[in-house]
Amino acid sequence: MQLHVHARATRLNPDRLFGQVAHRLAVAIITGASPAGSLLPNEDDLKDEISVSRTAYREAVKFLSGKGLVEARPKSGTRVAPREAWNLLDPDVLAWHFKADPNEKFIRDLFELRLFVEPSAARLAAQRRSDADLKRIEAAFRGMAENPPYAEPTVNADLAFHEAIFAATRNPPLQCLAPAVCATIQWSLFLKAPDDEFFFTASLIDHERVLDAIVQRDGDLAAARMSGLVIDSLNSTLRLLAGRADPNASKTA
Amino acid sequence: MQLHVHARATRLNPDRLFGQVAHRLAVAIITGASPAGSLLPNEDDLKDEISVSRTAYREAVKFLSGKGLVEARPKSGTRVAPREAWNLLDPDVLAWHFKADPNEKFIRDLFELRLFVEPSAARLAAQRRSDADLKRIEAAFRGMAENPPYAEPTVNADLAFHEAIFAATRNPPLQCLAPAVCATIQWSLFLKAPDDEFFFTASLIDHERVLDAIVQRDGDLAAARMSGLVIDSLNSTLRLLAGRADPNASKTA
DNA sequence: CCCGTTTCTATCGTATGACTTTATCCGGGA
DNA sequence: TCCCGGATAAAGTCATACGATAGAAACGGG
Repeated sequence: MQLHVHARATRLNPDRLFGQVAHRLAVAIITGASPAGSLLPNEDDLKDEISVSRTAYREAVKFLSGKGLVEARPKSGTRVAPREAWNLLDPDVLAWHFKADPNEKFIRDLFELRLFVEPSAARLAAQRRSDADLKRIEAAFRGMAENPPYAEPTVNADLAFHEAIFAATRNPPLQCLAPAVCATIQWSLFLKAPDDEFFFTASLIDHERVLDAIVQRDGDLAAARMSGLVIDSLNSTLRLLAGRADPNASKTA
Repeated sequence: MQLHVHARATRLNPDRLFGQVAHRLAVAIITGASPAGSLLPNEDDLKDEISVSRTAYREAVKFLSGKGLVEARPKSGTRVAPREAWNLLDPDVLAWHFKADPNEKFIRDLFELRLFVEPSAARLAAQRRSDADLKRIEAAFRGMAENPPYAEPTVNADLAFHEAIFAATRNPPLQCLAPAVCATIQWSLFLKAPDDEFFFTASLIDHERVLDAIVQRDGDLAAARMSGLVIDSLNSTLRLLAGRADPNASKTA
């Protein structure tokens, strides 16, 4: 596990002590080690559990409470919030999910979201892109094509490609979904065997077709092709997930 | 301005001191009173500005930094982050936008997002809803129909209607967009003249048609009708915005 | 005169202890 | 049985001190 996720859009400073505490608590919460409703260690007792001051601990809790992960109340204590309260689209929360086991349902849900959002984003990008936007998207595509499959620069270029498309929509709220999309892509790339060259080539072609539609400023075409890209990626990811979960069942999905 | 937004999904406790500080800072940031890149008051100096302890102030900053609004660094100070770093889909951040002036571009962008997401959500809801989900959606619709137009219970029922549809999708990440949708609806309802009965009736019919499609479990129909609902709402809202911004220009839009 | 290095220092980060406020729990009284 | 009120445990707030970081200025060698 432990994919090296670069700091893209993450707000938590891992160098600082409170940041380490927040990270540690968050991972425990998201993996389910600290189930919803469970009590976090008392602010006074924690001296014995982890040796940090109340100050650092409290700041970590404040950070997490802003994302809906925990809820603190006098006398009751600080409790893990129910999952419905979590802000699952928050970049940090998504990053923390990488530390947990790959949850197939969660990945499916994220792909579903991608499928709803990314084609529309591609349409807007095709309609509204500036020349600078296009340069950025093209540069990202070149980064994908000119680096070895599944190497880190290639992955980063893939993420940059999708992020640049969101940026070209000129719709800030919509752009806030870019981290969710990138997290999904990272998951799927992480799952793939590094020697799966067939998929990589197919994916590259998918990307090139999207880029081409954006160059032509053809919104409908861009949307359709982005749909195809996401579906292809979903299918290959599901195949890998099925293989992982149950190596015998190669027929399913 | 100052619409009374109820606490739906908001993580910040306004009873606590740090919460008030966070709220105050956030509003200053979002309205632009504290522009991006500007320095927040020094943690030592603030004793004179607002009379709170460093502790409370720092916890407020931690809360805001988790949402990308500010960024603190030793020696440099704590700065307002650029808008691209803000998590605009965070329920708190959205709520704070209500304190700022109505920004037409922002509302347009949110409607655009609605238009991409809500029809798909309605489709899923129609396909996956349980009987309990349906009951909840129906109850919300009744709440809209049986209360006076634009009264608070009616508005809440409207929000509940859309939220229940998201809940029925069984897709937690997707559900995290419900607050953004609800915020948009609140804005548009807030803008409407309370005597605009024509629009209210039309909107009610739109909602009923969506509900009907979900009852029938017809996904495509639900998506199409939700599309219609959002577009109707967008058009009437844009008309109102145009009227507000420039009362002479009634032809535009 | 330029540029790298060192030192200085402003600011955030962390630690600690005391006190305040809140809300739950529980027991006593109507 | 119900309501009220005190005891109490936990988070919330405050003040103070010290540590750590990184920007900036001073310094010195080339």
